[in-house]
Amino acid sequence: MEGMSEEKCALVAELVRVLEMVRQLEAHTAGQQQLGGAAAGGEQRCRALVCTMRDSIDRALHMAMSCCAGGSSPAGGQPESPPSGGDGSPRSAGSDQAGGDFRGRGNAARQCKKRKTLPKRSTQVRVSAVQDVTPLDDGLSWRKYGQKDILGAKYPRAYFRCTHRHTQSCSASKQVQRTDGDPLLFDVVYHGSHTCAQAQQQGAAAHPGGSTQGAAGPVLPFSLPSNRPAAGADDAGGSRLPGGAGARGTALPFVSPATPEGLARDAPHHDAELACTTNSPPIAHGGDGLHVPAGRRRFLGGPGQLLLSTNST
DNA sequence: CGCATTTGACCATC
DNA sequence: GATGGTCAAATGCG
Repeated sequence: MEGMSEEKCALVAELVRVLEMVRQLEAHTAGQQQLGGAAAGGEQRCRALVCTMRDSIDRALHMAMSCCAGGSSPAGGQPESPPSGGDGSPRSAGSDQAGGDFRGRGNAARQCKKRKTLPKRSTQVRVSAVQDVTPLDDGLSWRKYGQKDILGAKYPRAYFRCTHRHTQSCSASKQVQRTDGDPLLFDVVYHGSHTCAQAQQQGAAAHPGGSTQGAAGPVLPFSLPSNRPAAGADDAGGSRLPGGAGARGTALPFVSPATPEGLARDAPHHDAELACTTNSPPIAHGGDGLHVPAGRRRFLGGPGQLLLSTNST
């Protein structure tokens, strides 16, 4: 623990730098918003800042990970942290298919167990508005595979995994959850790392023109109440209609704390709901960010202020 | 028509 | 015993 002081100092320094840059970026974006968003020069500057931020954050994360692996308190304060940061081998798609009769139910648990061996990174992303998910977009393909209410948490936790998980054995996954304290603050926990080709591209050079299907779209990690306040009465319950997408407007798994009237109030039915396809890590890349899934869901949220805060305690 | 999202249920771990 | 995490089926939208 004592040996960590140096690392901690470096980590703090990095984080401070990031915060500073973020502040600048924030000021810029704010200015752009006021001006109307027609500032090419500012955009370039922002991009450069984002680039540097990414670098710094990456280093900070590496340090944090080292600390975590060393036995120090986990970066995100998560109660459970993997003892070893060993990158678990990407589960072979064929291994679990052995039986082919388990419907995957039994496998689910196994996945869970395996996932814990993957390196974990936790970060927090703040959005400017409840529907603003720009900072959550990293250009990578994330597919939501579940959402669950967490005991003690006001908001549900969304589970994402790489879209190319099966095709490219990308074991990256992440959990996104709103902090009960700040509705605008998202707690993002990454498990594993992207090994898919898209991630490589993102890492090498930010390519905004991602045309890959389901490439990336800034979407909220949670399904917001599209409308129909009727079913709002019982949420925990069991009056949910079986049959996924169909029950969209019926169940209210996640009620935005801010309850932006303009958002869910009389929204027709396509504005209020913020589906989830991809979110993004705080590690902004050099790209512009806004990728829209080939032809998938619509998303809300325009470019807004972005504030990054990394867990330091 | 295809793909992504949503929800319920199941299983493992603590 | 309780909670968290993941999968599969169904449905809707582009």
